[in-house]
This record gives sequence, structure tokens and C-alpha cells, in this order.
Amino acid sequence: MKKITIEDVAKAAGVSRALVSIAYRGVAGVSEATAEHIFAVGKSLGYVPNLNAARLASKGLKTIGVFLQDLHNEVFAEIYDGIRSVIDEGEVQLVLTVGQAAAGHDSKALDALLASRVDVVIAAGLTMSDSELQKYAARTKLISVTRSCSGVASVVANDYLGARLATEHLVQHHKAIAFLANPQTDGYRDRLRGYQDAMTDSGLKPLVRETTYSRKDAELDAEVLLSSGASAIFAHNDLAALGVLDAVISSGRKPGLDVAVVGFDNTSLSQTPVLALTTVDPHSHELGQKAAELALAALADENAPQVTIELTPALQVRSSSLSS
Amino acid sequence: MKKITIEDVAKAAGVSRALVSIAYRGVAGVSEATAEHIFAVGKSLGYVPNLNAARLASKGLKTIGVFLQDLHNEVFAEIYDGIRSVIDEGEVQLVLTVGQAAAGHDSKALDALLASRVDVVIAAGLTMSDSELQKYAARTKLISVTRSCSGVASVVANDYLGARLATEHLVQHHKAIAFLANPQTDGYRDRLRGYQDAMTDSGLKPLVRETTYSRKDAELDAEVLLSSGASAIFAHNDLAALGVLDAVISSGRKPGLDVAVVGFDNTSLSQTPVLALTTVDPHSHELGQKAAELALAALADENAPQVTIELTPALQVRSSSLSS
DNA sequence: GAACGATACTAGAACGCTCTAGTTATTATT
DNA sequence: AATAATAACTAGAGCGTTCTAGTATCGTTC
Repeated sequence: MKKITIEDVAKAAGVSRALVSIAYRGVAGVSEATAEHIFAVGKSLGYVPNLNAARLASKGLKTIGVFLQDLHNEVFAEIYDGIRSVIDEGEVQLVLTVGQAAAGHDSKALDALLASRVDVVIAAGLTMSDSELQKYAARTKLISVTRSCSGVASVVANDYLGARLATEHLVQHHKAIAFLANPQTDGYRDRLRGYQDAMTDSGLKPLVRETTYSRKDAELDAEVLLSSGASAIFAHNDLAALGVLDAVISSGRKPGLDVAVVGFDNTSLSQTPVLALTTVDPHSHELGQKAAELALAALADENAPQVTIELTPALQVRSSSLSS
Repeated sequence: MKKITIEDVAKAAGVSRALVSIAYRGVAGVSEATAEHIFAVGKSLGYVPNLNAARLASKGLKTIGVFLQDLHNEVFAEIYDGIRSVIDEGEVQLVLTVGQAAAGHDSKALDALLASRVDVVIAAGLTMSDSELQKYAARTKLISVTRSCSGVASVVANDYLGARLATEHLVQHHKAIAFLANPQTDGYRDRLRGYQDAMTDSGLKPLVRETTYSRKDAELDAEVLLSSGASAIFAHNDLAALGVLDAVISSGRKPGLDVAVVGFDNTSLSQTPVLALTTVDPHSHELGQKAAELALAALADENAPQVTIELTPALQVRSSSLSS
């Protein structure tokens, strides 16, 4: 299983290395006939261009690094799909890294992208501190998805508005509306503010409880909220909302009838009729698309303006929050 | 934002390139004092070693390529976690690619790994044909997870047994047991056989309906099965089982009471009390671990024996299949 | 005090590409 | 027919590392 290189193909095809390179990159400068000949020879030898060498040598080869925080949360799959729907992987390479529960892993994953010398990075769901994020943004072109940070290009949903929408929806039929928050999460502050403002605007008293990433914790914390009299719970994301549903059901109550539950993300999970979870749709797929478009723009134009895009979320009302 | 290289660090530190390289790789051959000095200089310059160059030049740097079929299916997140729990990312690099709905994308993703010259690839959930898979396995060290294929090293659950367990469980209280299959999926044949054998062994007539990846399709196909009198449905995976639950509920029946539903994968989804889905646990996390161990073994020993590991799945009985 | 062995370091080739600046062959222009 | 323009191709430097083979320097040992 000897490694075969461009040199081998060139020799076997009776042309120069450069010409083989030109053919494989699909750029102008080779006749159609010889290109086909080169490909034929290359194929018979089982030649696959060495991407590492290409990336080292090339200024033209563009690659986009993508960071996804958590593969267990379908939101990131949506965002990634959005990215891929915009990017032609023949033209631009994608390099993917993913986060890890361990705190401080974000930066390791970003470091890996820097080490790969990607031209832009699209980072979805970063939880590092603002100052650390700004440091990275200074070192490489960086587009933050889902997480806004001053001075950093980003594509986000208006979390504040989303939380307001959800809360205002609940306010119509409830008074004891609790918010199940996760401080470790990126949209934390804005969602919290949106909830709080909507509550006080309606003359209601906010009731916030903090939880973690784990569904089990969400369930336990929801139980606490229920026992302190909450008749509606707004969870920071769909996964947590699932935990809330668990708590509601195991307390012998019915979601949508006895207790209203609202999530955030509109993952396919919430869309499923069994759960029928009312949720805020941040348009994750579109977030990914916009981010990819910004990334492509940054590739094309060295000093493209650094913009921040904010999408307007939409409330998806389903039966988990029907009026009682 | 000038790119800074090992050369810059070497000059600034007053040592040779080689020594900087030695220091950063953490191998023997540099005094502790100078190493620290080099790091200090490197840090102040913002130096990050260029991984592309390293991969080109190095024979020692090992990297493992990982392919995951579908980010929307949490199974792959589990497998990936399993892989990472075994691999020290300081020692070995990971390169990740993911599949795409589009048929034939598997091979593109594997090609990308070959192009990156990874030393081994761990591929989870491949759906390509046996012959194509064998072709890849001949070109690179390849460990197939979740999908077995003769002549290819693999780590799989015993799908046949898993399906038998599920079916035999249902047989205890049901006669009209249907199987909702997905021919595009990797464990398709074995799960189907397991189901069929368990049925005929119990003197029952198999009832199979094929569906696709989409939850909506699963729901529609489940409706067909229900209307043809099925009192129990075994779905090829948890995602499809969710569709079945939808169909059951929208037909006005109750899962676990009127209709038994069983899935496959034991994703966190099925574990959630709201769904309480009986399912076959293939031990996805462990699948990933074993695959990673094989990969490391293949790295350490050039001609490590090519093994196939088969884990024994376990049935997780929950309320979706309680006896009626 | 010669020989040895570590230890700490360095020079320069090599890795497999791409890219610039040419060279040659072919076609178009006047 | 001479010249310009284009197309098809090539030689060789360069990308940023690692690796091999080596050179100093120092402390031991007999």
C-alpha cells in the first residue's frame, strides 16, 4: 500500500507535476484531452491529492472551519445543515470540530481550527467568556452563531424577543410563570431579560430557577418550580423543556391542560405530535445559512465589513401550552 | 495579521527551527529551561504550529478520521463521545466528517478523509454497498461501526439478536406485531431477519413495512400498519419509533396500553419519561470506545489483526410496551 | 588525560503539493 | 509572411513543518 503522489501520476501520464495539479484543481490551462488522460492514469493508480500538502502550498484553496458546541443538541445539526446548504464543498473545504461537556474545551476546539489554518471560522454555540471570544476574533476571521458578543461578527436570533414572545403568550392564561434558565448557555442573559421584562410589564413577579445541561437536572428543577406553584414553565431550550414535561407528567398533571410548557429552539423533537411542544423558533437552519454566506463573503473580499445579523424568532404554538 | 511560523519563533528565541519543533511536540531533546523560553517567545508572538505542514512532514503524528452518518440522530453523538472518551486528543488528532441525506455522499466524506491522509478511519453508519465499502477498506485502515461487512474490521451490535429480543418481548402479549423497516439503514437486514425468525418461531406471520429516514414518513407508514390491525409495532430505530408513537396517539390510542411500541438505539430520547420508549440498547457509547481502541491498536501496530467486535444488545423495557 | 556517553543543540533534506515565470506550439491578425 | 495573441505545457522555487545525521559541550570513568 505505497502512497502515491502527484509525481507518480505525472510520470505515468508523461506530463509535468504542474499539469496534473492544474487538471485536478479544475482550473484553466490544460486541454480537455490531456485532462482526461491524466484522470484516467490517476484513477488507475488510485491517486487522491494530499490535502495537507495542498493547504500548505496553496493560497487559492479556501477552507472554512466550523465549530459545533454539542452534537446531542439537534440545533447544531440544523445549523450545520444550513451551512452546508450554502457551501459547495467542491469549491470550499469544511473542517469540523465539536465541543465537549468539559469547560474550557471550546478554546481547544478553536485552537485546532487555527492550527489547521482555516480561512474563516464559523462557531456555533460558544460559551467562552466575551473577552476570550474577542481574543479569538482578533486572531482569525470569526463568525459567531447563536452567541452575540460586541466586536465580533455574529448571526443570532433575537433571544430577548424570543423570550418575550414566549412569556407574553403564557401571560394570556397564566400568572405563575417560571423560567428555567441555564447560565452556561449562550443566549442566557437575553432570554432571561426578555422573560423578566415581559413579566414585570404584565405586573407579574418573575420566578427563575437555574439548571444545567442535563435533562435529569431540568426535571428536578422543574419539580421544584411546580411545587412552588408554577402553572407555566418556560424552559431555556427544548431539551430542558423535555425535562419539564417529564416533571409535569410524573406529578400526575397534563402538559397543556394543567401546566403550560414552552421551550426554545423548535427542534424536530418539539415538532413531533407526541410532545407537541410550544417553542420559540430561532430559525436555526437560516442562522447556518446566513453564517455561511458571511463566511463566503469574508473569503471573497479580504476586508468585507464585519456585520451582525439578527433574525427575528417566531413563536410556534402547540398543544403543550394550550389554555387551561 | 502576518502569519507567524516556526522560523519566526526560532529567530526570536535564538535557537534553531528544529529545537522549536522538538519543544512544541513535547519530545525529548531539549532542556527544560530552553523549552520554557521557547514557549514564552512563541506565546508572545501568538505562534500556533501549522498542522498542515506538520502532517505533511511528519511520520510520527497520527490522526484518526471519523465519519458520522447523521447529526440528527443522537446515536452518532453517543458513538462520537465513546470515541473521544478513549482518545487523548493531545496524542492523536481527530478529523471529523459527516454524511448527508443525499445518496452517495458517504463516499465523498470518506474521500475527504483519504485526502487528509488520516492513518485510520472510523466510519459510523455507512450505508454504501458492501463492495464499495470493501474497496475503501482496501485503501485505508477502516473500522466500520454499526455496519458489518465481510472482510472489513467492524464494531457492531448484534442486530439480529437485538431484533429478536424486541420481538420476543412483544410476542408475550401480542400476535399482530409489525416491523417498520428502513432499507437504507445499515443494520437493516439483520434486524429484519431477527424479527422474522422470532415471529415464525412463535408461529406468527411477519408483517413488514418499509419507510424512510423521515419521521413524517414513519408516522404515515405506522398508520398503515395500525389500520391493518397491528397491535404492536417494532421500529427500526428510536426516531422512527417516535413517528410510530405519533401515529398511535393521533389514532386516539395510547402507547403501552392500546398499542405496544418498541424502538432501537436507546437514545436519550427514549429514556425520557414522557416517551418511556421500550427500545433495544446497542450500547452506542461502548461501540465508539471499542472502535477507538481498535483504531489505536492499528496505529500502534502496523499489522494488527483485523478483528470484528460484536456487542450483545440489551432490551430496555419501558412503558411504551407494557402488556395490555 | 584519552576515551566514552550523555545531553543539548543545529544544518539541511524531505514531505507533496501550488504558483510564478517561462517556453513552445498553435492560431489569428494585418 | 511577419507579428501578435492565445493555448498548452514545464521547471523550479516555495509553503511550514519534521527528521536524519551530525557537531559541540560537558561530566565520567579508567
